[in-house]
Amino acid sequence: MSEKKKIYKPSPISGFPEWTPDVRLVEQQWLDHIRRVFESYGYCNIETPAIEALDVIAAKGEDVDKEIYVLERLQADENDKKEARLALHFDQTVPLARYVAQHFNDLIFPFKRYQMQKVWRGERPQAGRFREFYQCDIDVINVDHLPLHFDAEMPAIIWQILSTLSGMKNEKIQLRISNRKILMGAMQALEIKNPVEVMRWIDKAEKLSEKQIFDGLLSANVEKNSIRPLLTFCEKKETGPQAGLNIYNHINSYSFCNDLMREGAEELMFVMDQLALLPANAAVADLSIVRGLDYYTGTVYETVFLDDPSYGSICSGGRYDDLAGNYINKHLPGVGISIGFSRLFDRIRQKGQLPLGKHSPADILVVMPNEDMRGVATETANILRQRYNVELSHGGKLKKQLATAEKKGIPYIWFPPFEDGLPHEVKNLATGEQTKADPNTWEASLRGTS
RNA sequence: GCGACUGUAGCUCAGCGGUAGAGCCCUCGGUUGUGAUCCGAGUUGUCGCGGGUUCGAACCCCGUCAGUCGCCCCA
Repeated sequence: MSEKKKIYKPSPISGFPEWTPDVRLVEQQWLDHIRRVFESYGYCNIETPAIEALDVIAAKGEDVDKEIYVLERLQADENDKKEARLALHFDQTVPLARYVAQHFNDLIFPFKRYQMQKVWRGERPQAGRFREFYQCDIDVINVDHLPLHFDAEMPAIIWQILSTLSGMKNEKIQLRISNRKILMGAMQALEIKNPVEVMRWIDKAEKLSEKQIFDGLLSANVEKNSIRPLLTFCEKKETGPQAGLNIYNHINSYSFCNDLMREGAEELMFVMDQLALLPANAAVADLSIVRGLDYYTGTVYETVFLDDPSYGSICSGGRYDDLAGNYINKHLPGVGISIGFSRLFDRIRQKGQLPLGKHSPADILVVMPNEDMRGVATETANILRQRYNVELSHGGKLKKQLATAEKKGIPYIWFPPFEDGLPHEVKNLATGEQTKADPNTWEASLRGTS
């Protein structure tokens, strides 16, 4: 009877973030905000299962294999071996490809969809790097041909979201844009035979010293005479209203400029021209942007905090020529971008910039002086609930009830009449002001509190 | 998967060989129907886990697990 209970001390699992209610409240507001902007552009939502057949996920490439979580029952029986192996999805692009292939005949093209779900990656967690995190993806897929203006719509949507999220007001972010055709063309012109390895080094240009990059490219067997031209070529960055034309001219001025490079340059110019209305430095044409994943074939995007680019990209994506070629015999080009929601959110949280304070979605706490009044209080709460989020107090001393509202950040206390014939009263906790009010008609001045 | 560092109360940490501490948080109280301030009282720990050295270990040694930060890779 008095035997000591075994306690399993709770501890967080690294890389799997969870928040207290006040933080979660803001996280949900962020997700709602992103959803609203996506929908304001006419994109529809889909949700795919957390898992896919392992074969589907692993089709992406060897490099990601080691990060994939597979799913199995603790006690599998022999029949399980007949089932396909399952794995938690690693991103939302691969599930999208499968989804589009599977529902091809029921979708309306260009298919414009957004998707906000958790994804899982078996990485070593670090600041801004999780093993379970939200991604907010938005993509357009079309059959055979996808107009280029979608490549410009993606960063425009992203800019609108990032510049209006709560807590982001003082953050300087930058969308960096390039087009893979440019670098691919340049590597062709310079007769570089292992483009993937070379792109990796170019991608690291910001983190490493010039010498490190030089040596890296040398070890990647790039012709010594080609390294310097390649690096100076990639260093080019252009922002502002003339960015498109300037970057085009830069590329075109090179003696080794070929058709593929020119094609990429024209596309990049088009995208930059469409973004000319954004504030200075919001978007930059940056030839060092290549992205790690190998399925991108045209426009590529990356987004960083200008004061801390090494934190990593908080929003990346690009154009791919053929999304679902592995699953269906159709040519389906697409372009898409993904907000690394958790990385972005956690950064703002760590910097203490989230508008925290509320631990409850309630606008009003209806209190009661004693249990005899619970009936009246319940009735009052129900009336107010038609227009507000209302918590009915659990009772106890009035003093405690007020303190509860204070702690939970509920802005208003509602006092039902304590005796027949007396009026209702409502108290604004921030100002301390208490006034008579009618629950049917009272208007809260909630602006700015949520 | 590799390397460096760190594990003491819910949180931030002090203690570094001799009875386990502080601040914050939390709980209760400061009369009858009103929070934030103030005052008073109180609770909170296998000192990550296992072994070793020692009369004695939170402290020293070994191992292990977990976490943080770099690398790889990426949102």
